[in-house]
Amino acid sequence: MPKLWGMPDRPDLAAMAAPLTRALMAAETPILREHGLSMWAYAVLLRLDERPVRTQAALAESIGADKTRIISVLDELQRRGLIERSPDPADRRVRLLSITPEGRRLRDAAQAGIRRMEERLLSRLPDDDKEAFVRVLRVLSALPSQEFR
Amino acid sequence: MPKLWGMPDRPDLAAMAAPLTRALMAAETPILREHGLSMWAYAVLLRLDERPVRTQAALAESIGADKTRIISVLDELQRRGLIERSPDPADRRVRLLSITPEGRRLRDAAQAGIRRMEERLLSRLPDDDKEAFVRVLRVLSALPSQEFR
DNA sequence: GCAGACAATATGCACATGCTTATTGTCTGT
DNA sequence: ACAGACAATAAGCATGTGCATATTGTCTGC
Repeated sequence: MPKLWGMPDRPDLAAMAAPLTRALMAAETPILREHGLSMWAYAVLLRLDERPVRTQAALAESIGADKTRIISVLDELQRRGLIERSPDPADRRVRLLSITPEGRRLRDAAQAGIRRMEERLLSRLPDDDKEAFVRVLRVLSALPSQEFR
Repeated sequence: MPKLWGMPDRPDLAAMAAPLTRALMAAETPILREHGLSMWAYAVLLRLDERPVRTQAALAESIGADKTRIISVLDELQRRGLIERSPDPADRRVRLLSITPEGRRLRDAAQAGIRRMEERLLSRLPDDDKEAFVRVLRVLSALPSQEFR
């Protein structure tokens, strides 16, 4: 009696998404290393490239990092002139965070390398599937976690 | 000069896949806990449900686990009668691993709960997108990691 | 029969992560 | 001016993971 009684014939989503994520991150890591970036540092540059952020806690939150552990990443990025971290004149407790032109250049270079890898990967798919996949991935990855229940 | 020069207008795949994976695993965890299963224990049951496995190292490998750390998971599953671990009569170094009927029942119950959560999630998508997404996810997650370069 | 290979197991190190607590400087409401 | 809140920072703890090593029992080729 092989699974005729309602078991959907596919692996669990997490059982597929997890190895894919692992493989993607493993493929990104060496590309980022060529640019001297850790995964977290890259995540920070990506986030700041969208728009400046007003507090480090907000930045950490928005990239899913720990606000205490991200400090050394910011120290390093600032030291290399890739981000700016200036005290808010209106509230000297908070640090205004923004990417520098140099940081933007590095981010672009790293992302271009990653895109080449990704497009090579996606090129094996039919165009329709590729587009649907990216579209759905965008939607699902942006859902707040309360929606997963 | 805002990104008119070829930068694809979407987040990196890993930047979408990682939060999705996290959210899916976070949603699975409480469901598995109701059945007294850890993520690794569930992965073992899933894998053994396909077909028996001849060595523990092969099992660990095939679910992406560490062969030394999986031992206690197998101990526990065996203790609960969910898997069988018998010495291979032909080579007493190796343990033949298989799921028991009891293990299959538990696996089915857990997976049914997970499927309900997943279908609730996917039900917000157009049918075409949903199918394409699952199809692509299957293909990409099954690719050997050498293909990611 | 013995050396070398191999499976399962135990153990330890290094490292990253999530979480908590404490300190310091700064702001805000009263 | 002062108490309480808050941001950044440092430091600690428990956990989990990848990686390496060592031991024991067993097999295989010579």
